[in-house]
Order: sequence, then C-alpha cells, then structure tokens
Amino acid sequence: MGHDPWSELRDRAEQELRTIEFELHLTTPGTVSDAPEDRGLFSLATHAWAKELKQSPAEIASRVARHKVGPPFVALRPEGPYANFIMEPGAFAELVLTSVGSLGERYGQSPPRKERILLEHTSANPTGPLHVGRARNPFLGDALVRSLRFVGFPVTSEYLVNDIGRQMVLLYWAVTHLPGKTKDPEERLEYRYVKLYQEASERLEKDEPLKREIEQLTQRFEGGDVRLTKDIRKVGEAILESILDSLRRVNVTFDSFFWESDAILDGSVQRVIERLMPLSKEEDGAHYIDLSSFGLEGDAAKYVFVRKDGTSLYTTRDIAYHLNKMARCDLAINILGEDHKLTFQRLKSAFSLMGIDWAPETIFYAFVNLPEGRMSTRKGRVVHLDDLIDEALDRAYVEVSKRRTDLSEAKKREIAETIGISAVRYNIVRVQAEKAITFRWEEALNFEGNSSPFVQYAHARACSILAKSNGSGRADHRLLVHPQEQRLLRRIAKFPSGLRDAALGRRVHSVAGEASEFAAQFNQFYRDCPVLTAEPESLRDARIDLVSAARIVLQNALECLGLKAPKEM
RNA sequence: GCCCGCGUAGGUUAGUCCGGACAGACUAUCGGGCUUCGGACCCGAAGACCCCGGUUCGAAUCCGGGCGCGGGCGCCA
Repeated sequence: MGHDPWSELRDRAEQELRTIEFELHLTTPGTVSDAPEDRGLFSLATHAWAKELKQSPAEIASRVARHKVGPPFVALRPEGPYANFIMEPGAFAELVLTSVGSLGERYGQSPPRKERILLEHTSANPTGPLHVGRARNPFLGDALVRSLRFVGFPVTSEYLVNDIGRQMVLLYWAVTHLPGKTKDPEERLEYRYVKLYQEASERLEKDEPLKREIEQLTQRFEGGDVRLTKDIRKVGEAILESILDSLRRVNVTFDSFFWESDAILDGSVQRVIERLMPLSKEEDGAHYIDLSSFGLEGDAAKYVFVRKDGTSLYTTRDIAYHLNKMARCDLAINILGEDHKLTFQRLKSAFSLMGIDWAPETIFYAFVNLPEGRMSTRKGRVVHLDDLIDEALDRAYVEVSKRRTDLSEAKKREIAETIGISAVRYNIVRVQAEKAITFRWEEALNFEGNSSPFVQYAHARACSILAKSNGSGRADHRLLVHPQEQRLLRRIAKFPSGLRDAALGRRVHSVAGEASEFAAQFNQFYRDCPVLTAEPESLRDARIDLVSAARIVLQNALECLGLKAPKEM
C-alpha cells in the first residue's frame, strides 16, 4: 500500500463493482461512495438498478451481497437498499498504519507534480496598513499555497506591488510636501503616511493647481522618468515593508514581488498599448476596447486603457502583468476581492480579443464587514490587522496564564503567540471564500469548539502521550478494533485524499473543517481508549502507533493552514 | 435597470460542483461527566434546508420564476 490508503481501497471496491455489473448483466453503471461511519468502508446504492432488474432496491442489495468479494474485503453486507463493503477491522488498522509508517511525517502528501503554479495573493496597494477585510486575502492565499505544495505542486507565491497610479503619486506628493503632524517615534510609518495621504486627498478636491501638479507628476512618471519613478517607489517600498512586517507576524511570506513600475520602465506597458491600439475606439483622445460582445453592457463594456493625456491605467498594466505571468507558469491562480469580478471579466475578454486563449484561475472572496457595515478607512470604520493580532495575543496570554501557572513568562508568551495568531487565521479561513463574514471580536478570537486551539490542543495532547511512551516495539495493529480506534483510523486513511481534493478544488475551508473533525475524533478515542496503561503490551504499543499517526495528521493539517502545531500549550 | 455571488437550527456554519441511508458541526440554552495518558475536553436534550413551480424512483443539491442580502457597472486601483 502506498501514500493514499483510502483511494487504493476505493479502487478495489470499484473493481468489484465492475464484476458485479458484469455478473448481473447490468447496463446502468453503479457508483461506489463512502459508507456512513460504522457501516463499512464503501457502499453501493442499488436504486438505479430497480427498473432494469424489476426488483426492489432492498432485494437487489441482498442479491448483490451474494457476490463473493475478494481481498481486502471480506463481505458485501446488505443494508436496506445498500450493499456495504466490509473489511476486517484488524486488517484495516494494519493497512492504514503501515501506510503511515512508510511515509512518516510526510503522510498526507501526494506524489510530486510537474505543473508550476504561480499564485498571486494579497497585492494590497502600498498606500496604507492592512485591515481585516483585506487580510482575508493573505490567509486564504497562504493556506492554499501551503496546501498545493503539500499535495505535490511546485508553487510560487507572488505579491503584485501597485506602485503606480494616481494614489501612489498623490501619496508621494503628500509625503514630500506635507509636514508630519506627530513626531511620535512609536507610530508606524504606514499610519503616519496614511494620515498625510488623507490630508492631501481632501485638499485635492478643491485645489486646482495641485490637481495639475499631480497630473504632471503622473505624466513624467509614466513617460519613463527614472529618477521620479525611483523616488515614488521608495515611498511604496517603505509602506510595503511595513505591510510585510504585519504579514510576517501571522506567518505569511512571499516568494516573489512584481513591481508595476518595472512594467512601465521595461516598455511592456507601452507594447500592450501598441498591441491594443488597432482593436480600440477613441473618445476625447482616450482609447478603449469595446467588450459588448462579451455579455457586457454600457460602461462595463468600455475598457479604457489609455487616458486622454496618454497615460496608462491599472487596466493596461494589469494586461502587461498577466502577459508576463503567463510566461512564467503552467497555471496561474489569483486571489481577489469580489469587487474585482468585473475587472477580471474584462481582462479575460480583452485577452480573448487579443487572440490569447489563457486566463488565470480566480478565487473571489467576499468582504469582511463590521456589524455597523463595510470597513472604510476613510470613515475610520476599520479594524487593522495589527490591532487584531495584538488583541489576539493579549487574550491568548490571559487564557494560557489561567491554565499554566507552572510555566515561565517567556514560555507563556510563546504559547500565547502560537495560539493567538492561529486562532485569528483559522477563524477567517474556516469559512468558504464566497461567503461574507461579519467581523465580531468574540468570534474572531474563539478558542474553543471549531477553532485552532481545539485542533492544537489535540496535537499537544498526542505529543504528551508520546513523550511518556518510550516507543512502541511490540505493536500488533490488528488489535485496534475498538469503534473509536476504527473511526480514528478511518479519518487517518482519508486524510491524503481529503487534502488533495481540498487543494484541487481550492477549498481551503474544508481542510479546516476536516482538521476540527479529526481533533474531535481524537478526543473521543482518548476518552474511551487508554493508551499508556493498555494491556497487553502489544495493544498498548499499537495504540501508541495510532496516536503517533494521528499526531502526524494533525500536524500536517495545521501546517497546510499555516498554523503551528505546539507540543504543549 | 443590467451583471455576478450568497440565502441551512436563536447566532456562526459543513454538505451544493458530481442528486441517494435519520442534513453534520460549533456557539448560545438546559442537564450530566475528573479513581485524568493535559477539562482549551467529553456525553445527553432541544433546535434548520428563503418561497413557488419543474425534472427524477429519489432534490438542501439540478432547471425555471420570485423574494431577501452582499458586490460591481470610473479616463480609480
């Protein structure tokens, strides 16, 4: 048996099914599905054959069950309209633990794949600090990067740095022209800059000369003024560093960065403009492509790529960026806020008009709102990621202190950090990306039930048992026939395929769900099956191996979500 | 108005792609469990598929039409 016991067993069941179809001369193909817990491994639903065989599903199930199944199955047991594949429990345990044993810490991984994935996520504009709404992006993105890697893909994570455009130019102007009000050395750069930016933004509304100055700066910028580009980029770099500091706190890092200004400087934006020109229409000196043949109407169909002053738009640079991306990977994935849906649809349509039959795969996530409504920096109605982290650390510290009076201060801080940060990430990532989230402190920092500490606690508990066990030399895995042991084994067996399906389906939330259910099952096993005191020794050692296998699954599930697996907490 | 997404117990949600065994969990409520390998745990009670049609042996799941909520429809990013 190899890396994925469940899929291998399922293949065997499917072979049996084909034999059955042949024996009964069936023309309608049946399907093998997972049987409910405690009722065998897989099941055949017989309803679909009722018409063809002119028998009731229950009769067919009994008839099918007379088929002699081969190993590893020992029986096909009829239950109502179903026939369930039964495997001898001891043999199942042996098979699963042999599989875990041969892979060790790598259990759950799938064989390497060739397809190179370039996954772009976060890409927040370097004009201010990250808030929780946007933080859904790095959490989702990073977990997907880790999961895809774990199941065998070479993945590069990338951050698109938007150091171009009006916002950036205005910020640059604000930073170089406005005096900073506070000299508080504690205040982070990005917070100071964002205040200056807001001030400049307000002034811009009624200040005509300033408006012209910004326009001129933009033109110089785009005209390839290297010195100005570098100066503006310096401002962007400073804020980006600050954003990346926040992200490092939550264990998110990137493999590569793409600076939009590079696409201007190397001429690729200009080449995109030249390529689009023949396809474009003109209006007041501005150029756009008409996308009305792609199901878009009105302004949505008007894809402007050159302003009347000749400068490019985000649109144009986005095309340049994606052309560049296309050459660097076999599959591109973008994690985007749902406000980018139309933009993306237009990008795809434009590509199609250009004769390019390629587009990145996209994952759109819904916004994280506050109970009072949408987060808005302008209205001061935001929760910054750093504030959420700080609060999480504080609350986690309180919880740790309550339970662990025996630990040193440093150790308590360390544990509070693993728990607090993980809780924040887990609570965002456990929900499907397309569902809107309303941010509430008590939910964002949940430490029990379906939460990261719940999963981590199970891991720590397993570690604690293993630490006291002194190895397991005489294990007889065939003794693991207790229902709780079998349920746990079943979840262990399903882990590799479950994780692979989640990664291939880009459903990170189901990794979180499975981790939580796994932990719950481990706790039930823990309650019913003593490990260290089990008799005889061959059972005790078998249980130790089971705990070890469960521990590996918990650790790897946490790892895929970007969470730490503490040995104690 | 048009386009996209979402709608499951009091609250938060899994299942929806690919239709099948009593819709699974967390939380809140009520009631239990420490002779502990770590109680951030476990057990029990009660509680849900937005509405109307259709397809099907069978629909939370597929199709059509509503209703409600979110997002979008910039020479912003």
